[in-house]
Amino acid sequence: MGRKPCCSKEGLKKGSWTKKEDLLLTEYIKDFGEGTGWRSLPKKAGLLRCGKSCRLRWVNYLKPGLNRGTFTPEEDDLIVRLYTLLGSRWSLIAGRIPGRTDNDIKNYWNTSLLKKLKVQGNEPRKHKSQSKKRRRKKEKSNVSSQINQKNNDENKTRRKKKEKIVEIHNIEDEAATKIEEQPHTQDSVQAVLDNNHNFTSSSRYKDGTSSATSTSEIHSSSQNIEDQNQDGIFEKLQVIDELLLNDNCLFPPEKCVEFNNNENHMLFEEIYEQYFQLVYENSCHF
DNA sequence: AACATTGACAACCGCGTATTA
DNA sequence: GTAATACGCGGTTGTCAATGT
Repeated sequence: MGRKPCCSKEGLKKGSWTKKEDLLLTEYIKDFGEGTGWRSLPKKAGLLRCGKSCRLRWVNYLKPGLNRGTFTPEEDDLIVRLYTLLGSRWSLIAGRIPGRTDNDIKNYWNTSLLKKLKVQGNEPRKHKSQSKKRRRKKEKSNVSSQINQKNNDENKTRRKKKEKIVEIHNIEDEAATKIEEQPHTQDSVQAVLDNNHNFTSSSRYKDGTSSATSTSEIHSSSQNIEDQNQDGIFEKLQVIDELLLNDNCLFPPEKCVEFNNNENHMLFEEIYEQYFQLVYENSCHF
């Protein structure tokens, strides 16, 4: 028995959404919220669509607060920097640009920005393609037991990695103590936290939702805030880049040895991503 | 005017992951 | 521990308007 499709394909509409469908979806979510389960939503809302399709339409098009205007130079710059840092983690990138969706940014990157950068000779370094990575790992099989066997194996691996993360945090604490003796580096670390605070607190609502205001609009509200935020974003990224992508980073030499083989280097990359996410998440609570 | 090409964006697909039973 | 299920993400494809020939 294979895995069931996310929803039955029979009798479901595909292709562009009509105004009527948009209205049905919007009204339903307005009344009952997003958290009622996408799978059951279409039926309840009276839509002949797959739940996935509804989610996509809502998230990328109908959700209030989306900025559908043209990308500003500030946004361009931020996208490039985040891409350089994170690769094609579009959702992560989108999470840092108020009002923009991952699909938006992905499309913009693939159709405009990349070409623009190539012309300028500023093409960012390429990251490993996730799909290729996936494909390498992939073993074509429809047998759910095999899929889950793999999933469970991976869950075990993840648990081990989480334990490793705890270990890394301990190393970080240790390293932080060491850099207290190095004023410049310490300032840089503080800048990461401070600037992260500046940026996110000005671009997000208290409930954690994205602000409807575009980056340029936010910046035009106050020159001081603009300078602070703009500098903050770029400095933060630069600092994190230096601290974590650099081979010698924060970790003491004896610990760096642990990251010398490929497996551990991959692990380090993952930890780094989670670290970045953690910094971001924590910054929203200020 | 007719057709071809290009660009922008919406939407789909398949997979990985988290959660639940 | 295992299997089933739902969600979210990234890559890819489809569609349509604008532009060029």
